[in-house]
Amino acid sequence: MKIISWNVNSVRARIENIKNYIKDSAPDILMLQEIKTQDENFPNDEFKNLGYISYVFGQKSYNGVAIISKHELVNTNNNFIKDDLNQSRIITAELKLKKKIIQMINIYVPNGNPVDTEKYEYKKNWLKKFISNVKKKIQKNSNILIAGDFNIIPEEIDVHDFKRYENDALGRLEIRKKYRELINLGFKDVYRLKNKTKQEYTFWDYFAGSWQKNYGMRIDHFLISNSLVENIKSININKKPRSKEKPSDHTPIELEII
DNA sequence: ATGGCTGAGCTACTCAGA
Repeated sequence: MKIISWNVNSVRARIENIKNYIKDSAPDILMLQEIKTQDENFPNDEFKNLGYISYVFGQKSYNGVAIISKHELVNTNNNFIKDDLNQSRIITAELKLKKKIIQMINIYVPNGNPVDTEKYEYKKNWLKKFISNVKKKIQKNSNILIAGDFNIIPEEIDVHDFKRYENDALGRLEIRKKYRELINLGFKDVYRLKNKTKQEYTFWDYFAGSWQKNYGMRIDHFLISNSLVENIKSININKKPRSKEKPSDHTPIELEII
């Protein structure tokens, strides 16, 4: 079972890239972020033609998340947290894997810059509520998979130049502590679990040849509850889509579970 | 290098991203 997470930076601007990616990689489930469109303009038919069902929580212009699946998912929901600004940032669904029911949570965490503004407060409050609700959820179902664009650089190794980000909303200790707090509820950062010292990124700025110079950061993550660690087969950051024409600034992260 | 691209909405320019 191949599950991928990808911030596509507009599903409509990126539809050809996404279709090519699906044909190459044949995922079972895609968790998309920043689809930047409302539900009625989501390209359902494009995915349907490739054999996928779309579950969408859209928003005009900004944000928006979706889960695209080869197989029908149950209990899809857009209300995992109450968002202070009513932004579309979480979609959840349940997945059956053998005898386990896995709660899948697809998130697009607020960016939070600039710091010392209401945007940063929004990110902090958002994360606080998210952690609180995950804590409640894990008591009911211990099998949880959280994927998405966390907008958090977990450790110094996860960015090309940490100095530039240590007071940024993505790299601040206060925010990285929230990530640890979440993990301490009983999760593993799957990429870091399988790659103890490897330095790879999931995002590269569009500016000034960041991609060519590999000035990137690892901010897209798969967290898996400890009860599911035995089901991990592989984790991979697929850099190919970032090298294509008209790319998203993020590249997909791919998890295989058995 | 705190914005030098990119996308949406709209149709000139702002807002947002990280």
